Amino acid sequence: MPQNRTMSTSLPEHPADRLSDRLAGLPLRERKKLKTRRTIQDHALRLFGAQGYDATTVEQIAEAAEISPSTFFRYFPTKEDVVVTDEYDPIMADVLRAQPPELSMIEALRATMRAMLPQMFAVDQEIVMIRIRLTTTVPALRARTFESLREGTHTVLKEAVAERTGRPGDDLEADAFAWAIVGVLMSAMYAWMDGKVSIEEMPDLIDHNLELVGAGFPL
Amino acid sequence: MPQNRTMSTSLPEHPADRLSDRLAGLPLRERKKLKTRRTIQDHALRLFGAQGYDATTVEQIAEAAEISPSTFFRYFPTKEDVVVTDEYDPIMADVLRAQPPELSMIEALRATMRAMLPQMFAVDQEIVMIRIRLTTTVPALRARTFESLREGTHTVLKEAVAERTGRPGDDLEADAFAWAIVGVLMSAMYAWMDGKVSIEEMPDLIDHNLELVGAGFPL
DNA sequence: CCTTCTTTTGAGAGTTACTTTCATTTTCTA
DNA sequence: TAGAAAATGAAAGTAACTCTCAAAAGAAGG
Repeated sequence: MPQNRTMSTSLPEHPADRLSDRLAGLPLRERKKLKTRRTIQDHALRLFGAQGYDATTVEQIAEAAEISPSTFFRYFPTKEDVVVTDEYDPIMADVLRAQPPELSMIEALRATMRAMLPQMFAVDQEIVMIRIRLTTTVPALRARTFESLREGTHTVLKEAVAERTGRPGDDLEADAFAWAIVGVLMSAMYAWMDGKVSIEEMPDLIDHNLELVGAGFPL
Repeated sequence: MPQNRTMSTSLPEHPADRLSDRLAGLPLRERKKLKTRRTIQDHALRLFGAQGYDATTVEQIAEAAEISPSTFFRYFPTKEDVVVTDEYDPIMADVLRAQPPELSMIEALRATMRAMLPQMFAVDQEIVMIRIRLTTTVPALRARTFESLREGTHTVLKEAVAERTGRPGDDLEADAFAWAIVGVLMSAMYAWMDGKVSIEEMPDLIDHNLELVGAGFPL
């Protein structure tokens, strides 16, 4: 049962601040909610990493985070959401939009990825790695990840692409293109999971495959 | 709740023969098992179509198919599998391998799709349409569909592509390419679900997008 | 036809992810 | 500091699975 494989980790017992932290200046209530959310997520990922996903019950997570199971489901509609929810899509959109307009679509995307990925892997490394491992390993999460790529990454990409190429937001070609990009990302994630590349090589692999897309896959 | 939207249908109460039927010459026991499997699937899809996916319980399906719930789970590991399981991937692989070797990869794929899709929509039409509607509409099934595309379509495509281009089975470029193709299929399915194309236009849309892939997405 | 072995099935009990409802506590506002 | 609004917890309920074991049905041999 690969989904219960135990993973060595050293997540802090208490939640540290994360990359895209914007706690400043929020109403107290909101700040507290964000904190609770983080606490739940951190404890959950730690437990998943230590005991496996299936072997960890929501009750255990709730206990560790010192909340009730009811509250857990108020913050995360499903157990899966704790793993697949991240905050990177809007950042990617921003970075993509900030690329100089003279770049071709593919070039802009390559520049975006080159700017983001090393950052990502550096800052929240522990969490990112647990997440990738879980989402490529546990069947339920694999499925769920796709759906989150569709709702998040694909949607955001499609919009940015349409915008940049002066097309309507529901343009079918932009849509297909965005899917191809998502495909490249998937391919890289699974290449890593299958041990074909190391984490450090992932940005290069992604860059290479984006180039391939732009070249029409001359196989 | 879109997942519970009722759909008009006229599936026969009792299972008819399907496209890829290979019941002939099998041991009696095997034949009976296949029949039971079909019966379950047909009753399930009919009920899903009539009452909605979430509103239909496994117990109801079991009752309609005149088996016990235990038996249901023996044939389909999850309720989702009843919907996402199909037999088209190996057929696609065969058709693709049968394409003349002088065609480029993309051309071979386009020819394959042009040969298969109209067939598919014609023969099992009712079932195919219920299936597409469910898999693009019900969140749980959306996620599950991706996973089945990964296990099935993507894997089969990747192998056929590697084979045709004389690469190893685990070639990373073939892998990325196969993902791009899957992306095109996804794009078409959702375009239909969003009402942007009719069922009849889908083959053309897919063909067009495959052409785009081959051209490197000149957006 | 009867016996024996194997496979398939059903019944029942148990786990867990989620849902819903309602009373209680906590935070915000006046 | 009182009262409104929002967040929480407790508890009961549903349904998708899992496991175990005994009964029934098909296969094979005499």
